Amino acid sequence: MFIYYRNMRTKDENKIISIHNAIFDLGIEIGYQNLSIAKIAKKANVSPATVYIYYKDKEDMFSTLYLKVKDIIDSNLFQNVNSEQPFKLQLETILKNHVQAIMAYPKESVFMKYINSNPSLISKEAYEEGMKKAAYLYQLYEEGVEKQVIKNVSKELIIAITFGPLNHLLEQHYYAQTKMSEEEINQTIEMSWDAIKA
Amino acid sequence: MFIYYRNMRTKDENKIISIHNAIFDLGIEIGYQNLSIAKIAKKANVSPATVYIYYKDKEDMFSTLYLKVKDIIDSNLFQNVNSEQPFKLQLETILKNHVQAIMAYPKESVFMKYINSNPSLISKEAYEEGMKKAAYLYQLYEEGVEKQVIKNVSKELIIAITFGPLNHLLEQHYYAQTKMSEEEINQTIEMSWDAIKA
Amino acid sequence: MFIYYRNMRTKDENKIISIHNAIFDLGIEIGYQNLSIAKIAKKANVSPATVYIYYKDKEDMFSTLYLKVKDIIDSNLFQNVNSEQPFKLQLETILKNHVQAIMAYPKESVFMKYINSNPSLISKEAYEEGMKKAAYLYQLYEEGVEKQVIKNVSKELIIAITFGPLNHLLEQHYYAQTKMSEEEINQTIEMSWDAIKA
Amino acid sequence: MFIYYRNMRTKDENKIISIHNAIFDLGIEIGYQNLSIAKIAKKANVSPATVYIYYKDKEDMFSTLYLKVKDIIDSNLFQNVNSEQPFKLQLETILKNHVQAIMAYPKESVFMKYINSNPSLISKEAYEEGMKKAAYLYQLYEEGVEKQVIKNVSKELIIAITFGPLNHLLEQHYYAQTKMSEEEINQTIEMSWDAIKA
DNA sequence: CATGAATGAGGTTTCATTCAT
DNA sequence: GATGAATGAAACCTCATTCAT
Repeated sequence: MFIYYRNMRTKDENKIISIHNAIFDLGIEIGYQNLSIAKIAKKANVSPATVYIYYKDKEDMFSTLYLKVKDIIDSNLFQNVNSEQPFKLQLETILKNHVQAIMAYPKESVFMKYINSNPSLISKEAYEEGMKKAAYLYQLYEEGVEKQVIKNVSKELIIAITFGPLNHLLEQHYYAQTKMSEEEINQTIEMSWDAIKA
Repeated sequence: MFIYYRNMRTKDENKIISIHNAIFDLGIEIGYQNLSIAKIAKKANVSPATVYIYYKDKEDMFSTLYLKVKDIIDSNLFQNVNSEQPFKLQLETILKNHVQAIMAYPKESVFMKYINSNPSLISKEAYEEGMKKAAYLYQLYEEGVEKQVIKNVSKELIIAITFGPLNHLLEQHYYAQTKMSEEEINQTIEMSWDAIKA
Repeated sequence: MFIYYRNMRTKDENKIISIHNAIFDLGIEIGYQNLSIAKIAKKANVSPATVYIYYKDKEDMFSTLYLKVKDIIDSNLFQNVNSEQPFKLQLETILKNHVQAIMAYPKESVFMKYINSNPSLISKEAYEEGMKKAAYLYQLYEEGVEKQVIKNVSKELIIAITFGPLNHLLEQHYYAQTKMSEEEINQTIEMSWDAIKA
Repeated sequence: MFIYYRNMRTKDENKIISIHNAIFDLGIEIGYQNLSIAKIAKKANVSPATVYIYYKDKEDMFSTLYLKVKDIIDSNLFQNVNSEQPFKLQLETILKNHVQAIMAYPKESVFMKYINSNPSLISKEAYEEGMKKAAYLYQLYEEGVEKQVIKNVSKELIIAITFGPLNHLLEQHYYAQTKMSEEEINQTIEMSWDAIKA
């Protein structure tokens, strides 16, 4: 009566994790366009109906997973970064943290990229929530502009030119099943820096 | 018997154009994820069966249209560019031609971008064929590297850092229904140049 | 080229009639609550998808069929009725025409009654359109009230007290598989008349 | 161990009442066609599984509730009625009691009417049990016929012509959220009486 | 007693594609 | 070439019910 031999939470988590992994793996195997609840459920060894216990619908499923993935990938984005450091060092650290995370969670990254390219698959709320993760980045860039360390251009442009090329290369390496070298990373970051520095 | 002396090709072309426009418009209206042959046919005022006269299947339809769009958008990419000009001028002209084309064919660009993000929607052959359009670019970059005008990094990286940020901004402007200013364009190109110049 | 050995219209009508009959028969066999598109299609020997060629959705299917049934059953409602006749004769004729129709189309009547009891199954428009069929009835009642031939009560009440009991009995006879006798009909009509006459 | 000394029956009753109210309210809110155990349970703040503690299945749930509702609504049907009174007075009192009950229990009445229109939702036994509530009515009508106070027609017809119009109007008033006036009630009863009196 | 989790079966609807004309 | 009709397969989702705790 007082002892739960198996507790319900555990069961939940297992099923949820199964579903998440099924999405990551199937998405890569057959293409995210071709995912369906039935296929995901089958891969996860649960009934399609079970999916609807955890998620209201497909959009909710993708939204929730998207935020979870963003959390994972962005969780260490600002590790070893503090506002006392010079701008360039901060940026470098952030970008390297990002590369680290993408390489540590390749499947999750592919999923994230797919959603980023097809944002209509998740709810507006989730999308906006996801944007918030980078709040400090915006602040950092603003300061950089103010202090005339970097060029006075829109934050979007700066993000595009700092994260864009790195992500592009990371993706290519993922599909080629090769590993991005330290040198390549440094080179790319250096280029981004050259692009934005005042 | 009723014989149409009017050129049959004409009729064909009209139907094809209807179908293409239906795809562009519907893709934007209801999202490319939600396109179906039936919806496209309805919007184009043709029968679903008619679509299969022109295309073997959905993949063939997207593939063909993708190549057509790439042709349109890339057709003037090298206008006013010749190999005698200094590298930077050539690059500038190419990027400006690109911006011009994207702004001249916004709907086509959205479609192209959607396919680029979801390449499994078209055939491998079509995808690779599409890549060839930029052959001269590769050559130009190689020369630039050789002559030590630009940094010695992979072509992919250079493409990512030159076209990437521009495309990103162009897309944002499209959805915001605003127009990218001459200044913004120049600024972005300048940044790309700063990034890659030796 | 000019001769259609089998024309499409025919095919259509056959399928539609199959579907309608499937609804009438299945509704009685397994209960209208338990109808599903799949079951209806199976009974009609068509694919579920075929149903959606003829009807937008389930509601549209029921709405269309409801109006068709109302048309059939009400088509002769005013046969042999003309405004010169005394009120009571007109009413009598109308009610007898109604009884005739219900007995001639028992399955259709059961369907109509089911929809009347569950109007949320059809569209508002169809429901209102169905109400119009009885327009002359309202006019007749109004005249009857004006000329003080019948009591000055609401039209709804008069309809309820004239058609209600007849319908009730007709239904009972249908389920008992008995036939309402001439005498019973006359008796019931006489009672309704006693109820409403001034 | 934790023993609840508080009467278990109490807890039960609360849950049952919650379930019943959930049915009444949801039936009106979303339509009785669209009720499901899950929705009812949610509205009642109980688990779907709990419903199956109290009822064998959905049919049993509806059957039980139907009989309960019939009990409530018919409980005072014969209040102030005794067999010594003249027939018309008895009938009048019964009908007024009925109107009273319907107006006092509008939600329950809607449920009852829904089941009456769709009797296949409850068990045969429950339906027949429900019919018995009006036993005295049958007896009264029989006596009325015998004593030649009312016309010699079937009991069903008499019930249809006495209760039918009243119920029809009561329903209309319920959906129009208006209140049936004393006068309207009397008028309607008078009409019924005119219909059946010998 | 009470429950949240779980599910097979089945609901409505749309899909890409083919058929018959 | 062109079409509306037709369909098996599959999409998303909900159902009534049972299981494990």
